[in-house]
Amino acid sequence: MAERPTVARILSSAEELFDRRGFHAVGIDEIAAHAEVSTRTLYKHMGSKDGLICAVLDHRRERFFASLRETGGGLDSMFTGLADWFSHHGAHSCFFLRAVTEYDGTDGEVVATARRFDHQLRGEIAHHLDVDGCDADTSLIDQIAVLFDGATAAAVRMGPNAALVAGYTARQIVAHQDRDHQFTDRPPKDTT
Amino acid sequence: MAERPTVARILSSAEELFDRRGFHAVGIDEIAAHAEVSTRTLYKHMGSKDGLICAVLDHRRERFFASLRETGGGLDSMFTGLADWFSHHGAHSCFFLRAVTEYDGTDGEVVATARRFDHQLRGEIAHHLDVDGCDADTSLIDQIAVLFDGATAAAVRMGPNAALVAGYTARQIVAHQDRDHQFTDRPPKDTT
DNA sequence: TGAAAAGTACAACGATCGTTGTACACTGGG
DNA sequence: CCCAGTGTACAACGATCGTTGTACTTTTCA
Repeated sequence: MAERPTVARILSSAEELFDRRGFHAVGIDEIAAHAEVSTRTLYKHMGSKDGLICAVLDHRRERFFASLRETGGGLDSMFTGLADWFSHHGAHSCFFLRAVTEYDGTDGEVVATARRFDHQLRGEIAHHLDVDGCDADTSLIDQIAVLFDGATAAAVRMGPNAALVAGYTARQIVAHQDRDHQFTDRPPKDTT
Repeated sequence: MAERPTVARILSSAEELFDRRGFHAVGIDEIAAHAEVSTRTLYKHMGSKDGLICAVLDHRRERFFASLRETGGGLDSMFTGLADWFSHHGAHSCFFLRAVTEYDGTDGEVVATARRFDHQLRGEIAHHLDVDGCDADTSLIDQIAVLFDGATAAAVRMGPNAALVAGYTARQIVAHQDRDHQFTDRPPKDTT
């Protein structure tokens, strides 16, 4: 583990500490010590703390979505993959949502980098719905997105099982979606 | 507004700033300035930053659940009440979840105070289900809790409408819960 | 072999953090 | 009137923050 490339060690150390305790609560010195790297080396690679955070965000985003895909595709595998992710990495609520809220109102690039996750998530949900043969209209994607975020947040309170609960609920929604015309009200449209 | 009691001004100012940018990102001086109070006065009332945070957590928790109840009770009013809350206070992901993650691993009282929200939330969901005449078994509460957390998190990405999407989904779940015996798998049990 | 690249040790910068001491001004009720 | 309570102004404490300069050692590879 000690002979892993320097940048990889910095990124994974920073990701772990940021994920566990938050971006403002973790200092550069602690990250460097955890990565067994001098502060000077860290700055030569990352430029600044904001640069480090952006690099960590990009790195995690790619790893995360790749991890969700490698189980085969489809809603079921997406939510079981999410449960697996929580089992291996712990559940500390959405990494990207926390970056957005911690840096909300600032003019740096952190918020913009974190927001890229949002758009990609909806695309990923559409992909998994497509694998299942469902037509992914906006309302259904909204519902699955709420369940996805719900799993991520609720896992902090009830563990990885939250993802399985969300997956089960998603299955119910999809199975009943065509006979729900008995509902007088339609799913709320996202107007934002 | 300037003649409101000192403690009330401190609490609401701290809550607003903490909610918008996070606990570690906001300093005592900024809170005191926003509340138009000297730092010394703030410390006389709150003792420490941790004390202030705990007071804010308790204050918000009571206000939040009271706000969800005053619309009448039942699942529908709970989720529309949540949407109203987001419209008035903004959506920055769950205040209490963020307190837990930002202070995870520390030995202070912040985490314990924030965790009180979790238990109360499940009780509140059970209450609202009861008003609707549903028997609130653990699995159903799990599902509603995931939808509730999902609304809170997704509202950061898609606005207050996330709560209405979650409410609509909850209605579907409840409406179909008795004819879902066709499902070979049962809702996952929360074993944590 | 030798030069460039990569990493380290260490001290220090100004800024800000949470927190406290001290001395003083205002307010109400006995 | 005077006391007790409440709040203020202001300076300062040590600690930590993000960041950088300098000088040195190690690794890489042509």
